[in-house]
Amino acid sequence: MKEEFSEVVQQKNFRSEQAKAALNIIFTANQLEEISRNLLKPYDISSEQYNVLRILRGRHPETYALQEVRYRMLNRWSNVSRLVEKLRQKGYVERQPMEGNRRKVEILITKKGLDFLDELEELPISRNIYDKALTRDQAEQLSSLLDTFRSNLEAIMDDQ
Amino acid sequence: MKEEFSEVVQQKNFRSEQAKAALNIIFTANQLEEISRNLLKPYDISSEQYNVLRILRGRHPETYALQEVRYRMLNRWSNVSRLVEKLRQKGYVERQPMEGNRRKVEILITKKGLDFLDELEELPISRNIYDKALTRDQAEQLSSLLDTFRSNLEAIMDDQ
DNA sequence: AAATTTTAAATGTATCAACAACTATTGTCG
DNA sequence: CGACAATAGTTGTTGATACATTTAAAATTT
Repeated sequence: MKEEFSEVVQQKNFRSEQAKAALNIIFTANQLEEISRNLLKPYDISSEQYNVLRILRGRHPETYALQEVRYRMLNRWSNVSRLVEKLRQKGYVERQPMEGNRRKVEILITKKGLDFLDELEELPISRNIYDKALTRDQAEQLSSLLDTFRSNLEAIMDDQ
Repeated sequence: MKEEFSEVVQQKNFRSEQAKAALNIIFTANQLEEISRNLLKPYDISSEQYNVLRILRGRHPETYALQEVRYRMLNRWSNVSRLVEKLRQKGYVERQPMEGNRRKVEILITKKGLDFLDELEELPISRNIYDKALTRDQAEQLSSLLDTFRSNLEAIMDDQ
């Protein structure tokens, strides 16, 4: 059964274009996550784990404290300790107690983790899939609208 | 700790504007879901359950087969049977075997369910929160970009 | 009409998300 | 310094998600 947003929500009579856009964002995000889950499935890694690896690569060869990883995750509620432990078991990251502050733990991506990311990005499908779906201009516009939406929402929530 | 996308992903050096937009969608969707989770928390209902209720209201006073509810849900993998059962236990929906096809089950929102939705929508916060965050034009533009993105992505995935 | 296939829903399960609660360490303030 | 608060991380719990499997009924094929 094909699923298109316009069909899915056709009956809804949205209270406003804004409410419709909000649902559309969630709907689209679900589809994106489904796609990336399917791409990653053969590699035995969840999309959140994949995201954490990319965060750590962004810092390599330096480390992040666990807290800093959490701060950069897409979903700030998922449990960083356990996610990182999964990655450690696979050999993709290392943990080391931080010198000078025994509360903190530093996380570092390993060579194996870096190679793994490279391998994934060599897949032709992951290279082009998004780039063909929007022009560069459209993508910029989209990002900018999302940024506006979030920043205004945040201001509104803070007021309450 | 404040979370802004530009900060969160500053280190990432995206391969393209399109890949960045995709992550931005997921990031924004997570924030939207967090907001609605928080709004709904005092009412002891998850946002997926809330969504299913609104789907059923869109059909009231007619019914949907369970399958049709599933088709309209934002997340097609969540388990409709169990979600609907939760709503039934709260008295918000009724289930009735379908006449003429004993495989199907028809789902109907109750008076209590409708009243509950009304109550939620009376909250000042849920009335305006999205509408103030974007202009109507921006919301339309955003929806249209998301629709384009999804529909192109779908075409690309089908090709593979 | 019997056998087979398809469809609708329910159920089982492993993993993950969304918290709350706890432990251990460090910071701060009288 | 000692008490208390704040911070970093871990652990526990409950419920939801992402499937796979099963059950039952209907549709289709032979």
